[in-house]
Amino acid sequence: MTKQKQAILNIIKKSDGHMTAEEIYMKAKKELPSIAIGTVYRNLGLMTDAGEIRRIAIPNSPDRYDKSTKPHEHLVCQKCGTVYDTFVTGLKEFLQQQAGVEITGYDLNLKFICDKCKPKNHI
Amino acid sequence: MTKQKQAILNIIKKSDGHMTAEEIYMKAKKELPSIAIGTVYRNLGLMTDAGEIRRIAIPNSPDRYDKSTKPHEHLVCQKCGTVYDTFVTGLKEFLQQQAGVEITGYDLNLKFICDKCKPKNHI
DNA sequence: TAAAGATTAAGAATTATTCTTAATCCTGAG
DNA sequence: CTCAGGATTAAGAATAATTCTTAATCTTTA
Repeated sequence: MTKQKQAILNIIKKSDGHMTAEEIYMKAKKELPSIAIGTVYRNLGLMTDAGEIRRIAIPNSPDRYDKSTKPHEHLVCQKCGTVYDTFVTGLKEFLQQQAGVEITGYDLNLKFICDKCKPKNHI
Repeated sequence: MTKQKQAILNIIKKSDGHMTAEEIYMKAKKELPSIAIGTVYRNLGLMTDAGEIRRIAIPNSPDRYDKSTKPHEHLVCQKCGTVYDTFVTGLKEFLQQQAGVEITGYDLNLKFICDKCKPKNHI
């Protein structure tokens, strides 16, 4: 556990949970000005492989890093791109029943429009 | 419909369905040697936005381009990375019931080990 | 039939990620 | 102790993935 890795992990754990590598880098720089973006990517990869954090791939968007590795799903706002957590119970079983092969896991992104982006009714 | 776009679309439609931009570029070059990789990406983006094809994001893997835009799910082999189509019926309804917000769509990647990669029992 | 505007491809530029190498950190023999 | 040898790591270089810019091509219509 180097100070670079510690800083990166702290930033993720204190975050809302779905930062990009670039955002993490910017924050880490305040603490360790000499840290390199490559170090951030390398540690994110290592931590992902080790199961300490989770990587989320979203079309048209850089990968996000999730502070929680508990199984859960994501809501992705189609307007602003913000990622929210959500929990769909019984999904693993539902999917396993229909898949016809043994499922070792899954990634699910639900598309929606978040409240901030929903057009408001002006009186 | 330029000859570049035509070539790209033909390659995708004739493919197994989940090529990377790089793979598409390599094939397109045989037909149009002067085509640029940027042109491939630009047209893939346009076609995706137009709903002619579908973009698939997978962690640790470049985006894939799916020849089918019909709603369906993907099986991703955790060993070789190959992407297969699958159909989970009733999933939209299942998800909508539990999500608590209006779902406009979703991307689901099921993780598994494909037959080619499954360890065989040698006698 | 050719000028004006729209569209597009090529290649340049940028962004995202991985690789290389020199530096740091252990470990244990002397 | 202490320093050589090996393991690990960070920084920065390199590469891969994607987007942007600009000059060229295509349309339209006057």
